[in-house]
Amino acid sequence: MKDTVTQLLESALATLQSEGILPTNQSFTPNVGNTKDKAHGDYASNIALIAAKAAGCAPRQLAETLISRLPASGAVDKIEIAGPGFINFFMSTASSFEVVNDILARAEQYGRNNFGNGASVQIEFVSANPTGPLHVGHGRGAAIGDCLSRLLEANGYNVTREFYYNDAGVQIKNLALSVQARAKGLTPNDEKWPKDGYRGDYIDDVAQAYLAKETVTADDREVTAVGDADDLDALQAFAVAYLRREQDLDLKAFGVEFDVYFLESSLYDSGKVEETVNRLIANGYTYEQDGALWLKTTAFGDDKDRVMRKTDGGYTYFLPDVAYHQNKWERGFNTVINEQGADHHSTVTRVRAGLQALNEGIPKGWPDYVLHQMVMVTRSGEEVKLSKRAGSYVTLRDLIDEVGCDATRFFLAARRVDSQLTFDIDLARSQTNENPVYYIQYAHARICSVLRKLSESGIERGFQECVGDLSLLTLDEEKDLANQLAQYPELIRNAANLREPHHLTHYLRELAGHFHTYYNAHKVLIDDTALRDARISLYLAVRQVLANGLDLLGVSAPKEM
RNA sequence: GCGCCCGUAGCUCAGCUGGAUAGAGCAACGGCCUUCUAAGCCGUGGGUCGCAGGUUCAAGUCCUGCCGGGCGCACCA
Repeated sequence: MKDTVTQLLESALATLQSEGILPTNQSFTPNVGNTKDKAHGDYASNIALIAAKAAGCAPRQLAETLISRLPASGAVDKIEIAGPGFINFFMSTASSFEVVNDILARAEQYGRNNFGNGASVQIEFVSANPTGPLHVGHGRGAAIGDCLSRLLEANGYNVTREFYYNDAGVQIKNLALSVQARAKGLTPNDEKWPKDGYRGDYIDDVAQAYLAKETVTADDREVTAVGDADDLDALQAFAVAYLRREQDLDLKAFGVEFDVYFLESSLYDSGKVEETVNRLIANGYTYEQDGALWLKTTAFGDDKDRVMRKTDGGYTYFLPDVAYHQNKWERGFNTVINEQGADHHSTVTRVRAGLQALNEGIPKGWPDYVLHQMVMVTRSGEEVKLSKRAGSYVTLRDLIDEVGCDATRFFLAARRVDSQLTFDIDLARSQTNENPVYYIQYAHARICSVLRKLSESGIERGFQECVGDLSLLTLDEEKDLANQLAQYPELIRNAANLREPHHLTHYLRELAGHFHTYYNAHKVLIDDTALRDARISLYLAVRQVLANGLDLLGVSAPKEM
């Protein structure tokens, strides 16, 4: 519909150029927007204001000339010039409802496109180290990363979901020492408890499972415990597997699956880290100082140089990060998105700088980052900081257990990534219209309920069956709904291109709102069967779009509530 | 001190690439269930878009400075 208007304007602009009214040495692209106010029609363009200078006349005058050159179209009812020179398009009622047929014909495909043309995109998200249960922040990353993945898939991209984690390093040592301490009967308050040890109750679970010689199977590994509390290597291997499995269970409960688990240790095993260092040295971007090896990241916009190899000979996390991203590049991903907490923001410049120093033709701004801000959890207006199991933070599992997967996903994806998020447990649990998840799901369930009612009277209607004469739909509420349904495909494009999944939640809230208004104002199961069928067709279209949108969020669309 | 993010109604937040009188929900107040799920709907009130400049025909949106909050500034990830 909007495309139609754009095409009409493009045609008129071309005519004006050929007539010499507009210069041919610059191009004019009509910007067609949705109107906020119905008095401004269905669509509006500001092209006359933009092009007025080039045309050398007043915007309103240009608008008038432009309109006179517009090709005739049955879809447009009326065109007006308003304000400083906006061109407002009023679409015909009949054309507004074409979208209903379109939706029912395309069903779950409605809103999807092939914009990406099968191009590969890799999204790395969550990437929690196996040192404890996932926390709320990981949950936000999981909700955003997975929704973004689904959005990109809906736009025709081939998405690889990847989870990167460190299974060696200092923190894993701390983990092993903590489990060992528990296995030897120590508790976090004992004097001999390891410094920087992990204090959560779950450490004791790991220790007990280790002593019981359990076997754990995670998505990417299986380990049987040795049971010897003095064997630190065995303790470490078991602890990593145990906590990996735990995270897998959390993710499964959250409805998130990964295609690839990538281990930091594999970069060492394969010699990739060594190779990367050598490359950086050979390119002349390194120097020795204070017994450490530094990379001149300041040559690429960092505010200070960074240590790559520590005085003890070990590497900092930064180097494997560079090696890892080099590996991503070598795997052929032109588009890579890293979804991370904003507390890791400082790695962005460093990783990009390291990749530039490799001199491999990797683009400057590669890879992309989506950084989400912190999450605060509240209950009864008070901040919740602790969970018994993890000790110092609220776990994702706590939320899923308490408010359910649907509400957790929705709430964690519902805010712009760069604003801090307050997760209100009471709100997420509430079953009233103040809870957007239930509000949207209820709209879907209501439509299903009406259809059940209809079938009780002997009339079965398939999910995609449009038997109604749409020209019978004349109400404002009906046109509002149709217009909003028509905006869905554009929303899917924008949300993916901007990497802003929260738009989807707002759209669905609004669509559900329009539906509830309509539902309450006008009965659908009425004696006038022709009008009834037309309305049922619109209902079916609304249900389809609600279902499609919820699916992209990973939230269920219940048939009854 | 330096870097990044945020600052919109009492509260929680939208506002897409600058566009026409700034929008929702909640909370407050007043209505609607012999009628398809009231987990719903309708109505009313509520705003110097943190402050000050600048760019523009047009600024919540872009630029600069300041104020306030968060995060980061480790040879931790």
